Amino acid sequence: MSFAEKLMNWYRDKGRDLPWRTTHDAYIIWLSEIILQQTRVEQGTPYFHRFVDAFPIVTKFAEADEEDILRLWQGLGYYSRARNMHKAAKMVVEEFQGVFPNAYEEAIRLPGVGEYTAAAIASFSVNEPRAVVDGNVYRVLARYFGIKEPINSTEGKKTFAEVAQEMLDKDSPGIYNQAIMDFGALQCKPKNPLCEDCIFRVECFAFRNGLVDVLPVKLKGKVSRNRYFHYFIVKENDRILMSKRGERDVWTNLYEFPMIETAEDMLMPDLMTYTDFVQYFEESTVLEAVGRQVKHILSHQNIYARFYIVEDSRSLKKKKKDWNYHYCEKIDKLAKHKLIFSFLEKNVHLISAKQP
DNA sequence: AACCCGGGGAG
DNA sequence: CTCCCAGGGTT
Repeated sequence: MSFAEKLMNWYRDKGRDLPWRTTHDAYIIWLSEIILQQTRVEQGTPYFHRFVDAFPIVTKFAEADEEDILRLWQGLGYYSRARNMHKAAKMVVEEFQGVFPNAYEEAIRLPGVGEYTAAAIASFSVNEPRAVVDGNVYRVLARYFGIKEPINSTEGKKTFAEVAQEMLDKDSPGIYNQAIMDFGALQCKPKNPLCEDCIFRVECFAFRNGLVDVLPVKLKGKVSRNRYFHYFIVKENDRILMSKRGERDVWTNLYEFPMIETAEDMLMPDLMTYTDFVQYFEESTVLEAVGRQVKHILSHQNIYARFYIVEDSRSLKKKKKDWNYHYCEKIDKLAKHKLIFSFLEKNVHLISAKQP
């Protein structure tokens, strides 16, 4: 029996029953695939249902306000995915007459759709023979064939793409692609793979040569840097001052409390002498520290945040252009009004406890 | 080719 | 802690 046949037999028996597997609608498949980019199935599934309910067809998605889309996306991370989805939906309306493209070469033109996602859309919707190459596929193929090239090197990516395309079952590319990804997720796991009970025990190179926990090889990335954020909760009656983040940094265009960033950790007596602080607040500004320092870990940076309540908004000397007051009778209201920065969500008690 | 973009969970 | 996740875009 061939690799593909064994894989698909395994899948028929042990594959997952996932909500987006019952459709051949390229739009629904696209929705699920963008959500699942670098995102675990368990984390993405509730978002998938929310988006299908809110935007059952692509024209609804295209008509939506970007802020509504981002609010639905809130908490998922990699927010450019949501922005690109909106652009893509509008492109489908304008350039594809509202019919979501199911061919690889057309789908890949959409922003946010790369090689993986285009292959997924084309194979799942109309069985176009395009192999998907995601983290699961890298792992399964690296172990099965003993490929030692780094999966994140340019050469490695090319090699794996070629091998994946060779192994693809050209008669059932959709099922095969689902099968190899499920196999990677459930059986050939990154840590503690279930080798003792594996259909490829006999032929798997890594298993035969004791390289299961060496493969796949991945080049090390940069060490993450530390950043120190100091947030100011400036209240004026029932309103709270919010600030819009800029481009070229994390959380592009999302909202947060007004903030000062320092290169090193800094406590309040010192922070009051800091140039940025002096620029915006009176010397007499009364500040009440709230909670403890919060550590927020991103894949490439560690953010340490402290929060201060500014009791008297008159102590605000001047505002940056992108600092705006927003009504905040309730947190829900604020969320409805503007996007909420994840810190705010996680520290709702910091504000709601102080609400009038 | 290098860098940037999030949040969550497993071990 | 470290690593990984149904990756993609920009420089």
